[in-house]
Amino acid sequence: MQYWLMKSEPDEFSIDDLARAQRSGSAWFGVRNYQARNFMRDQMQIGDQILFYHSSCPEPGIAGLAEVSAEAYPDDTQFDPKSKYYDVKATRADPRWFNVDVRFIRKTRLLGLPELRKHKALAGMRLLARGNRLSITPVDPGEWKYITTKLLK
DNA sequence: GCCAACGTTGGC
DNA sequence: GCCAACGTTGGC
Repeated sequence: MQYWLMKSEPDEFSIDDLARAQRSGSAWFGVRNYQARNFMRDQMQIGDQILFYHSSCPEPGIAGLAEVSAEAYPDDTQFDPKSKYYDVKATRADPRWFNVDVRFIRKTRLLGLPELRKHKALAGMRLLARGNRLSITPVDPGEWKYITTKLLK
């Protein structure tokens, strides 16, 4: 079992949207970065735990907890010419993009970036690294424990 | 294979 | 809106 941090713009898809979604989970579609795709396709397993992060918004930070509810399968939006995630080079026979399904666990208080940066135990988080833009990053078990038991109790 | 140009992310 | 950082593209 692994831990992850997944970013979403709340204007696009927030923790509240996830909470309202069907119990089986929501497709994490739209990832168009190879590293993030590979994490989903090659490493994520059902039951993996997720820090749900709100990005590109007035208060960026961790907003809730979620879990992987389906392993990776081809991202439907890559085949849809009307989607902004359409990819001309992707075919059903040879899909380029994949997504997992993610299921709501609970909302948390907003654990903002400035607060995260205050904790030495979290200094190694990929999220906090300079210039990090990856929308999906692995989280250390120790970091997960620190965040969920100490900060989000 | 190099690398400049361009596009995107995302905090501020 | 600005801009730093990074990824992708495409000419050579």
